[in-house]
Amino acid sequence: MDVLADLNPAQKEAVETINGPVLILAGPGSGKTRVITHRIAYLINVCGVSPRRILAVTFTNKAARAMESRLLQLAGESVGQTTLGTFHAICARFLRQDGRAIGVNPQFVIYDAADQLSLVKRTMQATGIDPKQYSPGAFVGAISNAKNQLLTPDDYERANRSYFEELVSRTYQLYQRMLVESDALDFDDLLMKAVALFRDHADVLAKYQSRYLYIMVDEFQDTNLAQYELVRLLGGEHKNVCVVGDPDQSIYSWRAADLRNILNFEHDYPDAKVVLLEQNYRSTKVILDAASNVISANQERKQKTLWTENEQGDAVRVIETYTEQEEAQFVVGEVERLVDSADASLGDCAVMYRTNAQSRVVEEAFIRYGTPYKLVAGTRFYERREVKDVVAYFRLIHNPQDSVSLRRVINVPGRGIGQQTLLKLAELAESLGISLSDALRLVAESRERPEAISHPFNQRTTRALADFWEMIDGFTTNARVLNLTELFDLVVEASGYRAQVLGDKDGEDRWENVLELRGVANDYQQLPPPEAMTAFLEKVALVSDSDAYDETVDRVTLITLHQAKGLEFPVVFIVGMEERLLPHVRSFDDPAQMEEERRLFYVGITRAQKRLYLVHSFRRTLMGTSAVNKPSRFIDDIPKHLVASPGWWRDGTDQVAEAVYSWNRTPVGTAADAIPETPKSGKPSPELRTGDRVAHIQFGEGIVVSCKDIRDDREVVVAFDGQGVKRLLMSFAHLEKVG
DNA sequence: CGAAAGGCTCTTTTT
DNA sequence: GAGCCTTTCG
Repeated sequence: MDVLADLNPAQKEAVETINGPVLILAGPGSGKTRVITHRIAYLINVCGVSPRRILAVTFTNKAARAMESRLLQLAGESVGQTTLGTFHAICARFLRQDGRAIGVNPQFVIYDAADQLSLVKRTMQATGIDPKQYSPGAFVGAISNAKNQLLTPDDYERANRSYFEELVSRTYQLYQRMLVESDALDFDDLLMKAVALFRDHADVLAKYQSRYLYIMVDEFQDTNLAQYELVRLLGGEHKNVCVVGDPDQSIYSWRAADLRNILNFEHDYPDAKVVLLEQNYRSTKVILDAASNVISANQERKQKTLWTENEQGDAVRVIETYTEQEEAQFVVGEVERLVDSADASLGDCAVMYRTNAQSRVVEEAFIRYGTPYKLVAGTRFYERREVKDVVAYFRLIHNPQDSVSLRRVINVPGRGIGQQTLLKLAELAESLGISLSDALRLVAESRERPEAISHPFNQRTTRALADFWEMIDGFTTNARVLNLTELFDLVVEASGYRAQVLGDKDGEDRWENVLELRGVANDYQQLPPPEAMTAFLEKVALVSDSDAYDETVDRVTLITLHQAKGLEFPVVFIVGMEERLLPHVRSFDDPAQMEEERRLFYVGITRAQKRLYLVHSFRRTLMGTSAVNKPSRFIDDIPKHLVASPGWWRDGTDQVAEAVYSWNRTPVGTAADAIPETPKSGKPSPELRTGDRVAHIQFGEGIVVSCKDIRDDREVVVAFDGQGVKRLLMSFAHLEKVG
């Protein structure tokens, strides 16, 4: 297979330049993935580089898998030896291999976001910081940021400049000590410790440097300092570092991604070859043009000019609905229409939104209409309570020092070990300078040899603690001889967890999830027990739900804008195109964050191949309260000639309703234009009360069901004769009182 | 100690 | 509207 065939000149150059640093700036749909895979295949097939000498880093596990399967076709079986994965997965591997050198126990467990939060909370309490006064989430964020900037607790302490940072600093110190005590690494530690390993141990670094002669990093715009440093260190000798990215698609600054990594690459690698991939093979001219106009409103960016030979295509459709339910209804209706007219298949369509919370309403509409869909990571599987509970048992068996897991399951199901007991146990551990599990073990042993330790527990509590400890101890013994599935069954049975779950009224569903987890464990049962356990726990920690996404199934995709990066669909609906949602409120006071919101929108637009719908709702319930939202300012960045004549949509009748949406509304920024100017009624509305009979231009006569004041308007619910119940706003609806 | 109920605060995005 | 935490009562 000729790996250079069918590549355009820029792509070819990117593939053929194998020595020295290369920066590939790849616009959306420019064949980036092709370039990366073909480059690796070129290294192997043409240059005769051994696949083991190649390190390829992707942003998600899914991207890694996709790359692997393409490589399999291009270069054959041998690519199995290439190191391919996310930064986190690769670092975990390095650390299990060589982490001992910096005091990392190779058996370490990986703490995910939830574990991290619970440990930070506990640490804050121990430090005397009121978690109600300071948000633990903010502390987690600050600590995580520090780690991604490679600041140790001591570094952070030296650098801190505010009272808040002082508090964080104290928390960070203790938090890190507790991680060490638990033989646990959090996500950020995986990166940070790997860097520390390479910095402090030249021999270890040299080993990896000489193994990996060619390094490739995808989505480079989303790397943080720790990741950047890792690449710099590994490629330090040969500088055969090829990074691929698009600054305009940088959407992870909140995860400490630093755009400077890509913007300054040429500065740090002065002889870097820069390749621009500007030809787009994905979208119509209209869509690409809309995208270009949107992104060029950003100030902080490297100019690049995208072009395409694709057809002009349909205009972008901007739709306003009345509520988020109607928004969802519109989307389902439109999907059905496209499918019926054979313009698209279900699998061609994707619905994208800013926040996961928005998915629920959309999902409900798809259920109601019986339209098949796939939801990418709603409530994440590995974050479900029952899954985390069972995983915690496994982590504890694997690593008894894991205090977060210990606390999680010590009283699940209930064993009479409540908060007081746990508190006393923690105090005991503290006073003896030992870990929680060691304290537990000593208490358990005191049943046999009371002289071994003095503790404050009565007989009943001692017994409960000892029973628990002995149970875990028994599991640990069994873990050496049973395969993973057998162990799984033993654990859920003997711990009483199965009985507890199934005893619950909604326990069936939760048990289903436990069984699904059993299925995951089952994948590893042919491995020898210790390895199976490690592999299983690693998978559970590092694999996210979007990795399970199956693109081959012919269903509509429901997905967040973030998760949509890297995907493409013939038909894209972006819903919730409103101020406060996209751009999200939290970015309002920060221009840099606002630009990131715009990039997020840009990512969404450029997923579309043929048709793009931008849908916004007049009213929307956010966080339990309904409010009127203005259409997103980003819509204004799309030139009018690219947009189909806009309209309202309502109630599945697919008719433009009574009010015509005004495209030429006044610029955003004033409160008054929350409501479009054009249809606002000049004359005062009639006073209406429940029970009044009213007439409406389109719906005919009906009876007022309820009235409610909203802002400076009045919302009226009317049951129209033979037309159903409609919710209308007085200032729009032109209702006449009759009779 | 535990179950149930009520009250509270928020939710952006993810390895 | 949901999850989390606290309170209350048995």
